Amino acid sequence: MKIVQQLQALTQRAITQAYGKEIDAEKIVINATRSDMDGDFTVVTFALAKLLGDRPDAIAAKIGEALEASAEDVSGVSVVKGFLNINLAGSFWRKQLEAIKDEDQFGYAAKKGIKTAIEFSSPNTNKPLHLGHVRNILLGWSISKLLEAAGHDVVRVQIINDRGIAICKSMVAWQKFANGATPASLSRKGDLVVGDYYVRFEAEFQEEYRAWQNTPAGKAALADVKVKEGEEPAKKYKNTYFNTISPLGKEAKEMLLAWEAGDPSVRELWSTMNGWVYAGHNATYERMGVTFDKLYYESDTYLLGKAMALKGLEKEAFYKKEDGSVWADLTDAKLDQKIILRADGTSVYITQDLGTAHQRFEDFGMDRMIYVTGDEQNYHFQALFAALAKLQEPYADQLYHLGYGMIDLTTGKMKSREGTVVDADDLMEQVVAEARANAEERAEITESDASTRAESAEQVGLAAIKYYILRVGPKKRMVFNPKESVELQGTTGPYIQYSYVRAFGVSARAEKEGYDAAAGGAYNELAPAERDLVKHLLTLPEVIEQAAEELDPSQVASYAYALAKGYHRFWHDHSVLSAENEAAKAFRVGLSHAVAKTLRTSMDLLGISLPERM
RNA sequence: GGUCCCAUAGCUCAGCUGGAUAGAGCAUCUCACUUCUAAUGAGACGGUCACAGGUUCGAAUCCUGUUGGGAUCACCA
Repeated sequence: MKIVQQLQALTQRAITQAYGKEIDAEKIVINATRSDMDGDFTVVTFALAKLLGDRPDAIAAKIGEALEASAEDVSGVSVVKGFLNINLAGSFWRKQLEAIKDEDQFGYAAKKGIKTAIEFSSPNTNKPLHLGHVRNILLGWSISKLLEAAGHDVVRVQIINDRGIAICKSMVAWQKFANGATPASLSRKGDLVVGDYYVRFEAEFQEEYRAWQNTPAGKAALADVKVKEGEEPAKKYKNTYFNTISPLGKEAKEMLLAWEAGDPSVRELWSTMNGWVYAGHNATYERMGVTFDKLYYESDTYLLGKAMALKGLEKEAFYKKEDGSVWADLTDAKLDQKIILRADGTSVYITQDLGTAHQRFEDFGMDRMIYVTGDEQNYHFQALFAALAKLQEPYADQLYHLGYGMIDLTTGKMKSREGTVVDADDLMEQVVAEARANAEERAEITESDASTRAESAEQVGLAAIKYYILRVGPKKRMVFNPKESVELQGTTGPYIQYSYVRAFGVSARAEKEGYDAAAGGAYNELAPAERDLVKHLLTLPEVIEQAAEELDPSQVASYAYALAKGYHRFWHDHSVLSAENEAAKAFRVGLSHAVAKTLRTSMDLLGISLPERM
C-alpha cells in the first residue's frame, strides 16, 4: 500500500479519536512536505475546518498529538499554520528500502489483460529518417515501454508509406541519372541513395520549371495566375505545372499508373529501391534500439480501405455522390464532410488508414490503438476515428492519437524542401563523436581500454539525444539545438548515466569485496540525503502509472534526473565503502544498489541504456 | 471564420488530482578535486507564472474572456 494511503488511514483514525467524527480517508489531503520545512509528509487541514467545525491550526495540533501517541512510525510532528508536518522514523524508511531493494520488477504494475497496439515512426520510403522521425520514434518506443510497465500487452506497429508519387520521383531520377548505381556499388546506405535521387528529381524539376517560366507559354500562363499580396505566381502554379505540363512530372505520374497497373518492370524497380530503403531504415532503427512487432505496407492496405468504404456504403454509414465518390458525413462529430473514395474509385489517405485499423484488429484483437504522429495530423485522426465509429468498429471508442509538437531547429523551422533537415544518422554520429572526444580526454581517470571507451561513447551519445528530446512534454513544440544536444552536462542523459556508474560501481564492488549485509538493520538515523533518496525511490510506481496514463515519457525523465541528482549529492557528502561503521556501510550499499536498479528501470522506459563505466 | 495545441527566469524546460516563500539546467560570478570515477558538489545572480475577470479559506494549476505564437479545416500523405 502506498505510504500516503497508510497515512490517510492513520490520520482518519486520529480524527475519530480527537473529534468523534468519521472522515472519508481519501478526502484527507496529504502532500510531500516542502523541502525547506522539517518533515516528510504534510496533512493540509484547511478543507477539514468546515467538516470538523474547528480552526485549521487547532485541528492540526489535535491530529498531531493523536498521531504521535498512537502511530509508532511517526517520530515527530510540528504545526505551521494549518499544516501538520509529520516526521517518519528512520527505521521506517530503512524498512521501506529493504522491501524494494531486491524486488524484481519494482515499479511495474501487474498485468491488466489489456492489449494495446501502438503505431509510430511510419516513414515514407523515398528518403532517410530525419529529426522529426527521431522524436516520433523515441516517443513511440518510450510510450510502448511505459504501457508494458503499466501492465498492458503491447504490439508495436508501423504503416509504411511505400507507394505513391514520392517514391516514383526517386525511381524516375534513378533510371535517368544513376547509370545502374546501387548502394553496394556506391558504398552508401540505401535510404540515403534513394533520398539522393529524390533530391535529384526535385532539383531537375526546379530547373525545368525555371526554364519553362521564360518561354512565351510560361510567361502567359503565369500572368493569368491570380495571387494574393506577397504570394508568388510561380510558387502557386508549381503543382499545376507539375500535373499538367511538366515532362518530368508526366514521367513520374506515368510510373505511378504503371505501378498501379502492376507493370512487372516498374514493380521490380519499385521493390528493389524500397528494399534499399528498408535496409537503411533498419540500420537506423537498430542503432536507436527500436524494434517493431508487425509492419503494414500501404501498398497492401490501400486495397483493404476500399473494401471498408464499400462496407460503409452497405451499412449506410457513408454515402455516394452523383459522380460516384464516397463520403462520410462527420458533422455530428463537429467535423466536415470527408471524402473516402475518389470518383474514379482510387483511395485517399484516410482510406488506407481505415483498412489498416481494421486489419490490425483482425490480426491482434487489440483493445486499444494509439497513433503517434506530428500534431499537424490532429484533424485527420479526428476524422479517422469518427469514420471508424460510424462503421461501428468494435475498438472505435478506444482509439487515441498523440500529436506531438513540431521539433524546430534553432536556425528555424524544419522543412525538408529547404534542405535544413537534420538526418537521424548524422545526428547520432555527431553526438557520439562528441562523447568519444570527451571519453578520450578522461582516459587517464577511467583507466579503461579503447574498446570499452568506444562502446560507452555510443551509449553516452545516444543517451544525450534521447534524453534531450524525451524530457520535453510531447505536445509541446520544442527547439532542437544541435550544439546543446551534444552537451553532456546539466539535465542530460549522460549526467544520469554517470550517477548510475557511481551507484552501480560502488555496490558491485562491495558485493565483490564482501560486507556485513545484516548490519544494516541497526542503521536507523538516516541523513537527509539518504532519506530523500529513499523517499524518491518509493514514488516510482506512481510515476510510471501516471506517465503511462498520460502517454508522457517526460515525467519519467524528470524522475530519473531527480534521482540521479539526489545520488550525486549523497555521494558528495557520504562515503559508502569507508562509512563510519558497518551499519552505515550496509545501508548505503543497499541504497546504492536500489538507486542503480531504479535508474536502470526508469532509463529503460526511455529506451536509454546505461554503461557500467564511462 | 471554425476546431485543436502552446505561453513560467536572458535561453531551454519542470511544476502531479488547487496548498506554505514558483523549481532545475544552460549562461555569468565565487568556492571545493593526491576521488568509493569532479561527465560531480555547494553558493550568488536571475520571476508582474502573457493580460483581465471569476470560483475558493487558498490559483502558475480550475472556469470565462482577451492578446500573442503554431497547426489544421485538400479528391496531399
